[in-house]
Amino acid sequence: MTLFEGNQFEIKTIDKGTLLLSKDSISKCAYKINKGCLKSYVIDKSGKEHILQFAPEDWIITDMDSLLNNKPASIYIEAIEDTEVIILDKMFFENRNSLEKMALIEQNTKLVRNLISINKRLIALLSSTAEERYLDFLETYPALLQRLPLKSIASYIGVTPEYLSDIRRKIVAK
Amino acid sequence: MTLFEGNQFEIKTIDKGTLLLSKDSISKCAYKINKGCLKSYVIDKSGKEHILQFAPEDWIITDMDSLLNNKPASIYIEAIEDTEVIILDKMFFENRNSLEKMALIEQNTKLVRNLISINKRLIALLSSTAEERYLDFLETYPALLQRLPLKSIASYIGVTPEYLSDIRRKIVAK
DNA sequence: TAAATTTCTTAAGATACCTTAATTTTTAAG
DNA sequence: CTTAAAAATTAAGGTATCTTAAGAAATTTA
Repeated sequence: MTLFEGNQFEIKTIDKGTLLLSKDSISKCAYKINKGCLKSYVIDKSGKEHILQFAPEDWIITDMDSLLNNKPASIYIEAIEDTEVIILDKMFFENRNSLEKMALIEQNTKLVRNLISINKRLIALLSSTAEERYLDFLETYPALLQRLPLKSIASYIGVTPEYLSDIRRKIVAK
Repeated sequence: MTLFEGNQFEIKTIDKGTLLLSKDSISKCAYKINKGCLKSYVIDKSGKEHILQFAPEDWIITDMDSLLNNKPASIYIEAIEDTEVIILDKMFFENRNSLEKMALIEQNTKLVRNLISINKRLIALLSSTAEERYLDFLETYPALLQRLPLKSIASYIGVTPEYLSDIRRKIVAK
């Protein structure tokens, strides 16, 4: 248990590889990362994995639509490192009336940050080539290159691992 | 002037085609749509336009990063119909301490809705074909098909108008 | 250290989607 | 109503990215 934004919440340690949320199950909480890294992803018809978000230290990750509206989740959430998280239960988001103003503002700030970040990705996906998105990823998350397998980066920028390999070779050739 | 979430805000009517925010300028406000429709978009290196968001009645649209952090905007915002908006100035988002709890919760809700919506688009862009995205668009925004030129829909789902034409022809042929 | 598993690379052929350009249809302007 | 402008379609050829498959490198497990 720990103090977070004026309330008490459970801390949990998660082994690398553990699945925290499965598609079609109902999300019961959000995770705030203390240490380590989670990822969220979808699996398309052909079985291919597409990463939506990496959540390293201090990020919050969940399926909001599932958590708030009791819908079956559309994503998976999984630990890609041994990870320590704070569990934010549904009430944290739902009973906002009972939250203090400070906590609401904090929540607001995190939502805005999330929105800005996802918006940048959307712009990149619509208007940049795969090579540009890869170079962009390196600039934005230089630390993650060391922590992640390359195929995760490929999945995140929206290409196959094979094609990312090609891209890297062409970059080196320059 | 009108009452909105307990505060007074300016109402404005905007002619179709008016540019409300330009890339590289600093955003001074957000727009809540009363009637009509705005769009936000980027223009890539080759001059092509990519639509990020349609904002019909009751949506809020702005460049959050520019508004909150005084950065040059990365997007354009433009009226695609004659539109009536409520102007939400920077203080509305910035001085959240002075906002009532109800207003904060309202803001939170809109942010979450926005986040859920943009997340769905991201998933679709990463894991669906252009045809699937088009059919999805028709399901999600049946009313917009009548209100928008087809090339705007093409831009939104991330293909050229010519290719969207092909897609439609193939769908009819089935 | 060796074996097994996973990750990364390479290459060839396939496909989704783009570019250009010309034509038709629809909408807006005089 | 006529003309001009914009939107939508069609087609041919091109490019980015994918698929499959195989081998090399790195990491994990025994």
